[in-house]
Amino acid sequence: MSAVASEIPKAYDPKQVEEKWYAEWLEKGYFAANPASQKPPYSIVIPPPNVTGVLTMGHVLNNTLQDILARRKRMQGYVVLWLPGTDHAGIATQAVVEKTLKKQGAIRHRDDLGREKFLEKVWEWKEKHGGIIIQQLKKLGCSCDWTRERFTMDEAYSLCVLQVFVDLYKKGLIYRGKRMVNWDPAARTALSDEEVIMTETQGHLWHIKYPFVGSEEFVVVATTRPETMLGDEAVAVNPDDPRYRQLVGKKLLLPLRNKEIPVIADAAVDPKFGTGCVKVTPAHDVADYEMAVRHNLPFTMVIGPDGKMTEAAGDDYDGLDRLECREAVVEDLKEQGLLLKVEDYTHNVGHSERTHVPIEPYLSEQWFLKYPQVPRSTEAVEKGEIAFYPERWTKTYTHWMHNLRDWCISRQLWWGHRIPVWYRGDEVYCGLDAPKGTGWTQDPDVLDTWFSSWLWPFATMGWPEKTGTLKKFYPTTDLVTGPDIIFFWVARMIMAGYEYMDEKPFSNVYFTGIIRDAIGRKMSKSLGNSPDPLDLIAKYGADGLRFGLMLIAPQGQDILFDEKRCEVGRNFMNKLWNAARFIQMQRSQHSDAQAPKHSGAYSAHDLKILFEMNDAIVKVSAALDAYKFNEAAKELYDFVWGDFCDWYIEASKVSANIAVLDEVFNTILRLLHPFAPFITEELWRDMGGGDTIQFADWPQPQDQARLDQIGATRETLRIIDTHYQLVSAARKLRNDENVDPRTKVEFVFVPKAGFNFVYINDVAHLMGPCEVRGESAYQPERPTPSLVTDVGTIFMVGGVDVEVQRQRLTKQLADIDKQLTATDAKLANENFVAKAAPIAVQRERDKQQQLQEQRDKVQALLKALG
RNA sequence: GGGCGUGUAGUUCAGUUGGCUAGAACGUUCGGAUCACACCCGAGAGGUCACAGGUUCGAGUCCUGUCACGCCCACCA
Repeated sequence: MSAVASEIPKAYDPKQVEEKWYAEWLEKGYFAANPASQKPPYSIVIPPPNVTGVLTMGHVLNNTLQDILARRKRMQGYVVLWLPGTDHAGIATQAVVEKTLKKQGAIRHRDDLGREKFLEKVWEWKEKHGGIIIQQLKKLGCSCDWTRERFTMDEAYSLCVLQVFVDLYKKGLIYRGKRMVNWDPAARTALSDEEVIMTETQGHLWHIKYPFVGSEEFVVVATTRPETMLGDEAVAVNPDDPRYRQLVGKKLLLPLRNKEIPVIADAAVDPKFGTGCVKVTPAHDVADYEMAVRHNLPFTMVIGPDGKMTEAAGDDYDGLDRLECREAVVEDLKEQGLLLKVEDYTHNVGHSERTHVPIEPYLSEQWFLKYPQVPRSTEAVEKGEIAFYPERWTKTYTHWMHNLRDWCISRQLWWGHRIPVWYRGDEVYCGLDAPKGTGWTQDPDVLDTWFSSWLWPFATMGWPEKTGTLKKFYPTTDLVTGPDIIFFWVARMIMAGYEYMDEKPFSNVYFTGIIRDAIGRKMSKSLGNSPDPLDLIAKYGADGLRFGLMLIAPQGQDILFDEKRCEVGRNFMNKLWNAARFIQMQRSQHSDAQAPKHSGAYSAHDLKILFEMNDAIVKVSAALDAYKFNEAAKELYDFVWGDFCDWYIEASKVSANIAVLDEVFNTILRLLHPFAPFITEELWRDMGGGDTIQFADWPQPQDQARLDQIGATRETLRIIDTHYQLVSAARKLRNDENVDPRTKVEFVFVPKAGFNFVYINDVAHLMGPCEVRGESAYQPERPTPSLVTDVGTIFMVGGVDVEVQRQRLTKQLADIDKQLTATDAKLANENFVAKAAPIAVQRERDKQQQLQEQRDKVQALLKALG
């Protein structure tokens, strides 16, 4: 072993290089984007992870994609801004801190501390534990401009949020109103429609008797929520329902409450469902609420904001949890003989996205936003001014945009941007600062977290000043995010962008797939099926993890993740590492190597690899331009492992062309750098690439003149490929005949007419220890192991196992016959010959001829076996 | 109820405007410590392209229908 090779470890060890290079990149400020740069801008804003978050596989996917885009653009000569940051995540963060404090025994409920003290604790927690994910992103190699890290509750950012609120209020788009909202009784706050997840739930349909006042008669109502009957104010029937029409206006005695309620007629009732009679609970059901408004019914609130029954539910039920109350009500109805039947019933129940408890429709005073810029935002995507990848998500987007409902933006939380509105008696003031004078109290609510994140693309860049960063980098170029937040975030950013920048926030949106486990389940903490990416980085290296993931990340398809994928990535990095070791060894043996200048100086292998390299550059570039990351990764993998290592390096072992090895390897490093930043940086420096690889030029396809000059024409390559075919055939013969790999054998090639194995000596050593010669007129004296290929026949002279030979040839004959039958049939079909494209017909004819020739040869060999 | 997506080797996936013997990786079988790499090298086996029709000289690919799985949207109690 040479001196140089022994200095480089045999296996790639990511730990030795990752930390070192990341520290240097930061120190040199390579990721910092200079708005004064003359280079064209490329920008991307990170989807800000929750400040409480830790890195998940979803983040790894998402941020690797962004890093690939950013790093490639730097190499292509853009000034790149990848703007990072975190989101204050109202409900999630408040819940985490409250839980922590409870666990420490510090409090039983946040009320114990009060608003100010509690918020102090949240900030404390944020400073101490928040933003772990930022450190983790660095481990992954993300090239964010950390000097511009933002947080949605930064002072400047908060000011943007309030300014936008005040502005929309003044425009009349934000208003306050008492409405039915989605209430989360666990978090005790209102939610937007988007934060409610409909889940199929096994429930029951209870049929309950409602007797008429002073009569034995009764009607039957069916309900899925018997506990709400305590707040019933009517029973409704369809006005056209002949069964009940005459009952309208009569009085019923509400069971358990002994309260008189009327029978009303409303067209919203579907006579075909249940019994055709609907109990009306104005304060606890959206449809009932609307009916109550139409019929002027009172709103009796029997369930409180904590999900417990109120005094209005009656002494028997006051204070019970809504689900306990359901059981109690059912029990009591049964006792009184009012429960007629119970059916199993599957229906959709809304659950809180955060706390997972069933949502309670709840009547309360809330703030709403009428969305701005709706037509313009819809059109931008429909007309492709903002392009979605994959394109099909535009349908989802436009469907939502065409069915917008006002956004409930107030939350009954403490952690968040407090609504900038003050009250004094009947007076209402909205402004950035508290109004002058005494007696004003500020609205206690905060804003929905998304009401701050929808401003992310410009509020992070110094808005409202349209200078510097904002001027250079807005609108951003690409956005990479999950389709699960297309409404929450993407759509709203588009509207905010047009409203406040008069310009789209981004040009392209790439929607990633969702990472699932090996059997297709969504990864989640509770299932415990989500590997910790940091463990994976420790085991396989950041580059290995990134590359392994990229290989299996098809555009817009969910990804079934298996740790095995990381092995593939790690192995590939190791392969690359060892290719470098090989080149180093060669260099130490040929220190005076010069790049050949004339065509004659290039071997067949050189021409082949240069041609394939050109192909790889074209394909990788095209794939990345189309956001087809997995295609790019696959192309690189095949080129490096297959073309470069398996063939070119093997060929170089006999005669190495250092200049070509260097050229190809240098190109590989540059193509691979966006995917695997660490190892490529390490090898780039090792191999004498100079300063950091990050700003090295993205490889360009060779111009045709150069390829022609050195002789890398299609025809040359075809000839070289025939030689590679022969190598494979020779290897197969050795394998079939069980020849020991160290035993020297003799091969004779009999080329088909028109072929000439000019490079035979260049490929001989790839066939194992052997003597080779080409001989057109060769006739074996006795049965000799042989194989008929497209380009000629190959004989392995020496001992032979007649049976093995017979089996091989018989199988080959069967294969040929199968194809020949198909081809013959096609050509015998008059329609095919008459109607198919002439080139297709010609192809079949050529194939037929070739197969027939091969068949004759195989048959002759079989006959010779006797 | 409406919309979208997916069914190809044991597994995960490629498969361009219809046209060479439907490819790859992992796994598997056989052989191998050869001086870049055993995280490796060489050679093989393995497929009724979910199903049924249709268009076409020709369908994994286009059309219609069916089945299965997944996701999104929708206030029938």
